[in-house]
Amino acid sequence: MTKASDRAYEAIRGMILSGELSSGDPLREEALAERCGVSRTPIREALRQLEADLMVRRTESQRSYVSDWSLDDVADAFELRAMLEGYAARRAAERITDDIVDQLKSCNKAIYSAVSRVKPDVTTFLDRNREFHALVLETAGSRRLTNLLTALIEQPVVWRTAQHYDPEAFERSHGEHADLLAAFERRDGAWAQSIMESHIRRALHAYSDAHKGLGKLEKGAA
Amino acid sequence: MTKASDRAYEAIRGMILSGELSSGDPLREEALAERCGVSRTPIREALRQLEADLMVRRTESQRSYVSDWSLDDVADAFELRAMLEGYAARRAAERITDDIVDQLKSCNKAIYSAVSRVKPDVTTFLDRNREFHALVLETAGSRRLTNLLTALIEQPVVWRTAQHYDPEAFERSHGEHADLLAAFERRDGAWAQSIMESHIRRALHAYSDAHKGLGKLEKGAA
DNA sequence: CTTTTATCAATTGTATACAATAAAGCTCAC
DNA sequence: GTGAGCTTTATTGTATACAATTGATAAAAG
Repeated sequence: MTKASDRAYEAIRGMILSGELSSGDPLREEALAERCGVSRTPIREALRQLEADLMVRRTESQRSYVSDWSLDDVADAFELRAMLEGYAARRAAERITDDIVDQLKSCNKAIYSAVSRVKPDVTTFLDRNREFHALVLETAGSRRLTNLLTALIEQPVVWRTAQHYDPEAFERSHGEHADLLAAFERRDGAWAQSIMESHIRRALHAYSDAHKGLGKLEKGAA
Repeated sequence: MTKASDRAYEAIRGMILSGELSSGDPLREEALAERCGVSRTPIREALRQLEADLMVRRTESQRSYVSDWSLDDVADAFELRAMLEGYAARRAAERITDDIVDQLKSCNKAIYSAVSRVKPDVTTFLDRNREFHALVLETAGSRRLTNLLTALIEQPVVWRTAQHYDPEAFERSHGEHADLLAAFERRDGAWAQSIMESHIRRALHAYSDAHKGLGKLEKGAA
C-alpha cells in the first residue's frame, strides 16, 4: 500500500495538471482531505511538496492557492531549465559509459517509433522523453543538480507544452536527442551542453508561439 | 508568538550549523520534539523543510539523517551557485534602479568597515554579505530563481567558509562587490555575470584550500 | 557456524480533537 | 453612508493516540 500522503500528492497534482483546479483556486485542507479520502495530515504534507514544486503558493497568512503562471514565469522556468540541463548534459558527457549511451539510444528509438506515425503517441513520447532526460540527469551525477532540476521539470507547463507540438516538432525533438548522443559518444561536454540548451530553448519557443498574446495560462490551455 | 514549526526549524538548523549534530547523525522525531519542546507534528514539518534545503536526507525507509558533504558535494554546490548567481547578477544588471544601487553601496560600505580592521567582525560580514546577495537576487526578479538559490545558499558549508578567510580574503570579497556595483551602474549584464561567477568560484577555492586532503567534512571543521 | 524466520522493539504514518489565528460579517457611533 | 471595533465563522496550527512499517534480536533449521 502506498502512503496516503503520496496518493494525496499525486491526486492534487493530477487535479492541477488536468485543469480540474485552475490557477488561483484556493486549496483548503479539509476540502482536499475529503476529496482524497484521507485526513488533513497527509494533505498538509502533500501541499508542502507541491509548494516546493512551485505548483502551489502560500500567502503570508498560510493559505494555499494553485500557482498562476504568467508567460514571463514560463519563460523564466524554461530559461533556468535550459541552463541547468545544459550543465547536466556537459557533466553527463564527461562521465558517461558505453552502457548508458546504449540505453539512451534505445530510449530515443522508442521515441522515434512513437512520433513517426500519422497520429503521434503523445503519452509515450512524454514518458520516454522524461526517461531520456532523467537518465542524462542521473549520469551527470550531482545530487544537488538533480534536486534543483526536478523542481523545475515537474511543472504543468512543461508537460502541456508537448500537446502543442506538430508532427515536425516531434521529429525535431528526436533529432536533437540523436545529436546529443553523438556528443556523448565523443565525450564532448561543451557540445552536449550547447545542444541541450538549444533543445530546451526550442521547446520554450514552441510553447510561447502556441500561447502568443495570452497574459495568463488558462484552465483548458489545450 | 512565532509558529512552533518555525522555531523547530531554526532550532534543528542551528544544531546542525553549530556542529551539535554532526554529519550522518540520525534525526528521530520524538527525540527532536522533546529537545525543542514541541510535539512531533511541527518537527515533521521542519524536517521536510530541512530536507528541501538538502541539510537533511531521508533514506528510502523514511528515516532522517544529517546530510554528509564530501568535498565533491561542496564543489558541486558552489559550481551550481556560481552558475545561478551569475545568472541572477546578469538579470539584476538589466533591471536595477539607482535606488537599489545605492542600497547595495551602503551595504558594501558596512562590509568594508566590518572587515578592514585588525580583527575582522565575521558575524557582521556574514550578515551583510547575505544581505548583499539577497538584494541582488531580489532585483533579478525571478521567483523560481530565488527558490532554487535559497536552497543552495542556506548550506552549512557556505556559512562556514568565511571562517577560514584571512584578512586579505575579506578585502578581496569587498572589492569584488565593488566591481559588481560598477557593472550594475553601467547596466552591463554580461560583466556582472562574469564578476559574480568569479566571486563565487573564488569562495569555493578558499574553501577547498582550507580543507585540502579531507575526504569528509568534520564536525568541528573550524 | 551460517542462514532463515519469527517475534519484538523502535520509529514513522495517519486520524482526530482541540487551540490559535485570520477572514468575514455585524453593530454602532459619527 | 462609512468606518472602527467587536463578534462570529472559517481555516490553519499543534498535540496526542493509535496504526503501520521498519530494524533488531533471538531462536531454530540446515
